Amino acid sequence: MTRTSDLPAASRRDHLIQTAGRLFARDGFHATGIDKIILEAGVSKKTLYSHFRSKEELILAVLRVHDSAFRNHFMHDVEKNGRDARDRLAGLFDAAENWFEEPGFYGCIFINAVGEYAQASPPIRSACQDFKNMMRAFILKLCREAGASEPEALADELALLFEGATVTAQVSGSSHAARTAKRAALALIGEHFSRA
Amino acid sequence: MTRTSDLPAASRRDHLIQTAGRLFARDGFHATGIDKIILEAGVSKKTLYSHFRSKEELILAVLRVHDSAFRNHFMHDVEKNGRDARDRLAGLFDAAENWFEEPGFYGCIFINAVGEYAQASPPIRSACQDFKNMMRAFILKLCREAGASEPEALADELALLFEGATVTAQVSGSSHAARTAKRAALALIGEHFSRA
DNA sequence: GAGCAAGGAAACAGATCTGTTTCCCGATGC
DNA sequence: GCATCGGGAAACAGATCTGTTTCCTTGCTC
Repeated sequence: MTRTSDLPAASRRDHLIQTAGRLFARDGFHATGIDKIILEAGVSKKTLYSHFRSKEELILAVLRVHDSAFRNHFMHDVEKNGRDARDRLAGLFDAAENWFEEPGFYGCIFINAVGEYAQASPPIRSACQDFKNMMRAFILKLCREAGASEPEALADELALLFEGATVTAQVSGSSHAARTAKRAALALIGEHFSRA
Repeated sequence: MTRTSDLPAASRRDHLIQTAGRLFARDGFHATGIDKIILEAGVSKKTLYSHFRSKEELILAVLRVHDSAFRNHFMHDVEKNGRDARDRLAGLFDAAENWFEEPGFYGCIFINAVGEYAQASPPIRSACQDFKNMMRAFILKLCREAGASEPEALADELALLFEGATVTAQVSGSSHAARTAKRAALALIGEHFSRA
């Protein structure tokens, strides 16, 4: 008996999602076959299809987990650091830098998913839009807490910088874009407070 | 005899690249099979493989054409509009808005290509990095012409805004991000000149 | 120990993938 | 008229894709 089969079903499900997510992020969705996932996860095809009705459902589960992980880790990191709300706003980009430097960083999996499934799978596309809306809402909340003069406008601008830094880090393979984004963000934040 | 076969070989090659590019952008690279491309282009598989040794070579040709098109159309649009160099800098984002509103806009094909081939195909990855470097060089040239106090820093920041707007437009399906990016760009540009 | 349920291994089905090859038609040059 | 050649249609090869099914082993419960 293998070690993985000792785990309870819920853990096995999580393990599959984690393995699939890593392969999807690294190699892409279409390029990652079911066979590769089960080989890497050490489970049988039967087990995978007992947890997920289709590959699309597995992808959606992966996206949901990434969504939660962002809520639980990234947002938490941002909120626990920084003395005041304005520091936390700029801290977005410190957290981004840490994210870019993680070994398994291959860009934003939601952006990659949109590239492969925007037309083919409306549910996947929706999941990606929902994630981006959540990010924007989080940044907006920070802007409000910081007392920005036009929180919506500032949030949109910072969200663009965040997206741009993520994509640039992915393509270039360097986390340097995070520092550039932070510098630009500080300038934009300054503008939104000097008017007050 | 079909109409396409009346065209000279060079035209047929271009036609294939254009058709493939449209399908790659809309549906993704792995999801677009050779059969779909030749059906849409109205040529036989033999013809396709007489022009391109493999699908990867076709993808690289598509990326090269997009690279050229950006040079010839996008850059030209930016440079012909705007009275002075500073206007042209902001005009980047007007051109972006026009781009986002084109019917066939499905995001930056280079970003999508990186998502699918970053690990699998170093040549494709390089082509995408080259494109981003060209964009950055173009923005830097505009910054220098405008007389920015720190042209490199400003170029990096504007490039991030440009990437972020492109991705946001792709995911949201709206060109609104271009206006947000322009607003942020004007603020950043202002900072880089007030110091002078 | 008997029955039961979970899950691994692998065959299988049917579709699709990239890339090659064969055959044939039609246009063009001489 | 005839030879040549480009190219379309389609078969083909071999691999891979998603998803199903079968068989068998193993551990648990009673």
